[in-house]
Amino acid sequence: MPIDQKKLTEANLTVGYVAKRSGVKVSTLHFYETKGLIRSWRNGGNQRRYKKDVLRRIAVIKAAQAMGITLDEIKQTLATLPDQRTPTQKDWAALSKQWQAQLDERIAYMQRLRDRVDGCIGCGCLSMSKCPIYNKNDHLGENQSGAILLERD
Amino acid sequence: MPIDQKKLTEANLTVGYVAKRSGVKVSTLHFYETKGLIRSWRNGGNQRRYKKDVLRRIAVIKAAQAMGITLDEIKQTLATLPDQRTPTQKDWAALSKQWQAQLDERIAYMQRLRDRVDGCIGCGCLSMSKCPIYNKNDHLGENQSGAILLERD
DNA sequence: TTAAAACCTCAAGTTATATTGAGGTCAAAC
DNA sequence: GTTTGACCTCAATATAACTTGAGGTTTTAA
Repeated sequence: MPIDQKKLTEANLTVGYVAKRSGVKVSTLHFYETKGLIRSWRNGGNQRRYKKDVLRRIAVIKAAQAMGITLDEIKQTLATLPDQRTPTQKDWAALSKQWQAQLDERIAYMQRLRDRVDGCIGCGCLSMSKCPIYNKNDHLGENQSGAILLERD
Repeated sequence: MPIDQKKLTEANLTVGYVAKRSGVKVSTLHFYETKGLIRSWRNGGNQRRYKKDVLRRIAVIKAAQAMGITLDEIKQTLATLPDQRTPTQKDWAALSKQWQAQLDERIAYMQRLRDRVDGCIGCGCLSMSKCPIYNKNDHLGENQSGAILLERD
């Protein structure tokens, strides 16, 4: 089998190429690999080679990060992709569905935050009973402090 | 002047009290002070004392953080509060107005993200031309990588 | 008055998400 | 064949936002 043929069928992408195409640095690809977010194999000279679908994985990682999802969570969700075969469009759609709900929740949270922010910060009382910021049943994880009660000052 | 009187008029809050009332740790109050987010004075024994409005400052800091605003940005906005007098309700309302716009922007961004996430991740092309995630004129600062173009895989 | 609780400072540690650099190897172009 | 750019590993550094701990002082309450 000629070399060209081999290249065509296996799509060995170098780390530099993947970096350029995906817009992340080579060091980030190394980092993602140590974190188990992407995979590569090595050529004869110990250099990384990637399948084309790594580009979509990276796109998905970046999209999920923009949604506020941590790399650990992203890793867990990516783990639901098929291990043996290249993911299909359906596989990716299933992923996006998982995140859609989180995104909806986050948007709803931000909207509650917006609707109340004047009432909470701008008003004279700062009573937190109705406020999404300080209601411990209504936060998004960043704020574990629970309810905070403030009196007039 | 009796001591009680002094306490009543000056509202010397101890760091422990402020911590308990605001729901943050004493170490966090120290930290915020080194960062210039809150202020205190010292009593005879070098212990911190606070005015009551520190409680609102902390509430505001926490609210802003929940909106995704960094401490540096919060510091800048808090710096627009009056320096000499205790901030009034109007002062606080002006603050919240500054953040309202940022919050609106962030919500709009998340909504665009949601509206496109299926199209971007779930679809077969991953062409990024219409996608808010990869459009460098439409991000929120976390993602400096600029436009990323991906082809079919 | 004395013991416990609260406070002080300053340095180091923590987590997440990477980036940078040193020292060395591999591959591609001339 | 040699030079140059791409790649390798591993350790250190960076940033944000805190937390922890050691060693010592002050306040409070019995």
